[in-house]
Amino acid sequence: MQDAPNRPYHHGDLRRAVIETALDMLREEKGWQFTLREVARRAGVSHAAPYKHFPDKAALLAEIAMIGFDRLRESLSAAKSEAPKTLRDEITPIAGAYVAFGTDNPALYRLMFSAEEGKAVGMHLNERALAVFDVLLDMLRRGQAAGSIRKRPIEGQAAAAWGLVHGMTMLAIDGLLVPEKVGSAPLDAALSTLLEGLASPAT
Amino acid sequence: MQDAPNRPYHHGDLRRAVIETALDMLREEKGWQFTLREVARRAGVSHAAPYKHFPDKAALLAEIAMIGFDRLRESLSAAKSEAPKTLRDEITPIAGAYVAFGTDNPALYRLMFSAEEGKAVGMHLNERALAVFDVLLDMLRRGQAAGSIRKRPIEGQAAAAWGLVHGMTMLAIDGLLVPEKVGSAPLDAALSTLLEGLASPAT
DNA sequence: ATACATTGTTGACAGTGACTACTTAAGGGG
DNA sequence: CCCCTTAAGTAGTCACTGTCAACAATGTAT
Repeated sequence: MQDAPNRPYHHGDLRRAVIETALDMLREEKGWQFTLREVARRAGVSHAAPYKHFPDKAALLAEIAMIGFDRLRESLSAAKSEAPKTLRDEITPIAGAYVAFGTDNPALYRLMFSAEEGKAVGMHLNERALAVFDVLLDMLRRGQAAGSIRKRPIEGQAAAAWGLVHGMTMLAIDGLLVPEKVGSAPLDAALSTLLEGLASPAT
Repeated sequence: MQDAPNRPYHHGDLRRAVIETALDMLREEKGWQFTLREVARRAGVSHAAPYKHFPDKAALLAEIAMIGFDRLRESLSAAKSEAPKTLRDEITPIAGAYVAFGTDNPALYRLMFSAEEGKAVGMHLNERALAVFDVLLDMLRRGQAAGSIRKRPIEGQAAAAWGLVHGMTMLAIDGLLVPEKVGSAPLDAALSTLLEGLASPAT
């Protein structure tokens, strides 16, 4: 991210550089106290330069959160297996990818779900979040079409799945899934329970 | 919370007053940007007075989070029905109380799960959180003893239940459970799925 | 009563987000 | 070639925050 030695007066692509720097910072510190001035400092520009590209701090955070949701969605899509034999084979990798994304990027994941939902920008953010939800929804819809999932309204079952992986991710980030309380592989165990709940009784 | 007109120099019970005021503020604003100075202001005391009772802001927040966990545990205990006929009758009110606590006190609930887990005080905090978990654990243990819950390691199933209600609570707080995406009663639907997963196959 | 410990107050400091006025670089038309 | 417009960055200000040190008021033990 360091520029050429004689950096021109105009950065050229400061907007992207600011976002990149912010993402780096999010990746490093898990506690994400994120000062706009330090972003500017690390990007090598003055503390007011980002204001030429973002109206305020919240706008930058919202942008980053959106990028986070996009990446999460990509992770999930990439984790889809092509020819799943069982429902478990289909769901496990996606759920694993979801939780892994959260535990690998704890500060980013926290940020994604801590933006104010009242603001207008929150609408766009929610769009991205619901796009992630759509991946789950599609998966379950296919499973239901194939007969491996209960014939119940799919939205409710998807909500259960999302709630479960979201909750497990948050608990993992907070270090609350301690083995002596919750078993050695809580995610696997929780997934087993979820799978039983989703699977159609005939199976 | 207003004192007698000629308030004495020494407040008398400032520690409790500060906590009470902070809880009030948490209840009001959902965005919880929580300034120590405003707590002092609203408690009618100078801006540095709280430092005689708390080493720093984080300590106050940790204390409040612990109180939050205690109250959550009490809510769950109070929601236990005495003679549940079915597993559903046992689980539904507790899960409902859990989510209701979160949506009724969004700022407090967020705070409870956003404390740094690395600190020493985090240990005590986790203790309280795991005490909440114990309520769920006990409930499922009773269900398993009665035969209505699958004979699987109980910790994993409790993790699933906790993850699910925690996740649903967070999503609800963030306004992500929009009806057109997720159905009209996502919690009920998710609980149904969870119940199928917990229930022993014989039933 | 006098010394001490506790509790609260005042004032200061560095750091922050937000904003404004100023300066510099780059490009285009005549 | 020069001037002018405009985007990009800079410096400096303002109100506010968390924290700390010095000081004042109160209660308590000797």
